[in-house]
Amino acid sequence: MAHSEVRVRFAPSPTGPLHMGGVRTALFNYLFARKYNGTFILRIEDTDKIRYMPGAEEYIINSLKWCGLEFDEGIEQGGEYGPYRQSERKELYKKYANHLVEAGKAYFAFDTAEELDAMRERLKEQKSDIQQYNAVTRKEMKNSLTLGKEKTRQLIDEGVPYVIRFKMSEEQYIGVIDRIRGEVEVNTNQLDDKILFKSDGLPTYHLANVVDDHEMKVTHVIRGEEWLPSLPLHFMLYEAFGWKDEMPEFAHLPLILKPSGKGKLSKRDGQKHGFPVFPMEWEDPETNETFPGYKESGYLPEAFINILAFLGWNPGTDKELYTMDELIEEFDLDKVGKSGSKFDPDKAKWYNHKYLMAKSDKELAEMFIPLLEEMGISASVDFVEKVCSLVKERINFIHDLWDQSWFFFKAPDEYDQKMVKKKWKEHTPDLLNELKEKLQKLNEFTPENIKSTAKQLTEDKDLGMGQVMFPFRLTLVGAGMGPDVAEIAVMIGKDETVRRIEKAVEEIG
RNA sequence: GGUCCGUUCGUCUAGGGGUUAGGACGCCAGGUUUUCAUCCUGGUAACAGGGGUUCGAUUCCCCUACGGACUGCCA
Repeated sequence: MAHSEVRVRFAPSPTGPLHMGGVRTALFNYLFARKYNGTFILRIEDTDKIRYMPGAEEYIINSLKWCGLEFDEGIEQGGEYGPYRQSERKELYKKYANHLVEAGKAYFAFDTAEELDAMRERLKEQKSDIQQYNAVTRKEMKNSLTLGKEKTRQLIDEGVPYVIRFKMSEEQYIGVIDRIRGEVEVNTNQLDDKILFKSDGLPTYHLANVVDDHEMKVTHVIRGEEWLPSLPLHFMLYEAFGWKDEMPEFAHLPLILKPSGKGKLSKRDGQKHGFPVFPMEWEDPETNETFPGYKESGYLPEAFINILAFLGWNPGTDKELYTMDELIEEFDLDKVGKSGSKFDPDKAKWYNHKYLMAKSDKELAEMFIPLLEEMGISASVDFVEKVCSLVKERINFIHDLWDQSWFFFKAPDEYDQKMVKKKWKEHTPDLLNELKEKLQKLNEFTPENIKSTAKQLTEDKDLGMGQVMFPFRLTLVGAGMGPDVAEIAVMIGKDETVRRIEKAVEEIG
């Protein structure tokens, strides 16, 4: 990059929580910026006053922080090209919009919502393919082109609300380049006279976006595929402003689709398929509805990032586990796929499992202890670490730690009836009592000693190991699950082991 | 409806004019484990359809089908 330093931006709209698709867009921008030693910018596109949601901006920032995506410039870190909130740049857009009007590339329009509806309705009845405000229809509408300069001036002075629309050219074929899809050609007749500047004094996305990307010297626009249809418009805007030569490169990312059925991933798919769609838990301030997040669901941020990275991108190798640094190293816009990908919750689970396995017992314990404390259980760090080492390979999420190890902290309240039926024979109580007595006599309560005790007992009686080990497990765990029984016994201690045998013998009989 | 984008195992995908079309998740089977899980081994399973171009097409082109996005004074 000899002449231009890479500058990319993530530009969310604070109209609600950011979902995983948005996080992925941010991630790809981040990866691209880091890979080329560029600048990663956060710009808040808060030009929609109606849909603005308090708390959304903060949520977006916190979520990205949890993911480890740090910005170089933006509302928090500042920078040379601020302010980074579009609502604070109002005057700039107004200036540029007027500039376009003066140059004859845009015009004022006074049509009301009703008039607009009527026009669309009329076109629909005429079975017109195009039901838009465009080169043809603008001639019949209420705007500065039909009204003339004086009348327009008068209406504006009277305070009649107006918008500024882009004067789209007619019958012009334009080719726009998308880094991922190649060249896309469109005829401008298909395009409409988009509103650039709203009657509330704020710009629409199209204007604000082009102006800011230019002002902020953005070199690459990496955004979701939903923007592809408006790329020609943006292209025309760059041209109208005379910025065509400095126009950024565009890359439109394929969408993330629902796991089943059709359509792109949405807010409620999580509940339906049992996985979060948001990075962090989100409580809707209007409905008080709570949506689960990856963080609270026990996902590790590095796993979440890995999952996201592989949705629509692939390094072309067999390797699937990548750290952030490795992703930065390998990331390439040219390896981003063209088609949308359905999200697979099972694979996400697998990723998290892999990352959990890679954690040390100490790290796992650090995550587990707060959960235990919440339940009012206190245990030494050493003990929890040991527990983690024993059960780690059977967990997919942090909270699975509890499901897989609760019996280290308390005796079972009930016994799995299936297991009882299958393994609890008539002679079992006697056998367990005998085992109990032998265990009590053990000087060193170690797994080896416990095992050899059980072995001896079964050999004496000419029974299989299972005859004593299954019921023994049942007394300690209450079910046919968990790590090595002898290990469990040692962890809970001789006294507790004895107590649990007694309790089970009494309760099962 | 219109415009645009897309289409390789169920899913994420690699590949690419001549391949036994590769990997991963899931699923199934076997092994390890005195249990469950992990783990190991093996298996199942795909180039949407039709036309071209070509000696040869899953790969290139066209059409169709299907899917998606957009079509707002939302972003």
